Amino acid sequence: MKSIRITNRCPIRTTLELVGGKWKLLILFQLMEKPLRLSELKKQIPDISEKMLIQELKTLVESGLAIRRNFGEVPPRVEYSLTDTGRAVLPLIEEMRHFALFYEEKMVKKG
Amino acid sequence: MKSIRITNRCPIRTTLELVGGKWKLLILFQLMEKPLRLSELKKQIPDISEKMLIQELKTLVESGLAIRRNFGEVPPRVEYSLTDTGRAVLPLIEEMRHFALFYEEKMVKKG
DNA sequence: CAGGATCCTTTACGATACTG
DNA sequence: CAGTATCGTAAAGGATCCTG
Repeated sequence: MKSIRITNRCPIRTTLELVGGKWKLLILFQLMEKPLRLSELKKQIPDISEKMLIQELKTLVESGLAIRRNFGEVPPRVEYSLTDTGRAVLPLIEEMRHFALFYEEKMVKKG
Repeated sequence: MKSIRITNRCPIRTTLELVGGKWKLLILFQLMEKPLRLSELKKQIPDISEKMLIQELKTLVESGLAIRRNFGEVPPRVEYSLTDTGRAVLPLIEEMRHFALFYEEKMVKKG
């Protein structure tokens, strides 16, 4: 545990850069089950703006967490899926859920 | 797993609100080992501004993750420690480290 | 349908000076 | 030493219009 040092490039910061922010984890989670088109993602995450969705998808692709597949059809059809590395964030998401539940239970008890 | 729905208050969002951002996880991690004074925290996280450190500590206290203890001495002595709930983020941090290492290994192989 | 371009607001973050 | 107050910048996020 003490092997984490807070330097310019520590594991916490690396992960924050990859999946930090308001949307990336939500997007990755949606793609866990199966590949989705842009319009499908929009429905699953209703309150994201189109701009942010496209922008975040682009960075996820660039950092190697997601894959963009263009079917080259008309009308356009594009599908987003996860790489192995993208799938590797699932345990992190599960841990976040676990923490959230723990937190809420604690806080309900204490008021 | 599919019990996570992307609504206004899903576990991912709850956790992001509690420990999201650039600094909170780094601060919490520093406090895992033992309570620290403000000046000690500043040394451990050299590139955080004083303003952010105090501000983030305040929100961590308000959300029940950290505790502020004022010794009432002169010169001032204040110590920050973790609540049980604050300690509960350790698995999350460990998972982040695990992911970062996995990511870096993958990316080194692929170039 | 997917997404580029533009403009705008809001929030996060930071530097510095000051106080008991 | 532990903060507060103020000011400024940078980044994140969002609304809208436009295009192949």
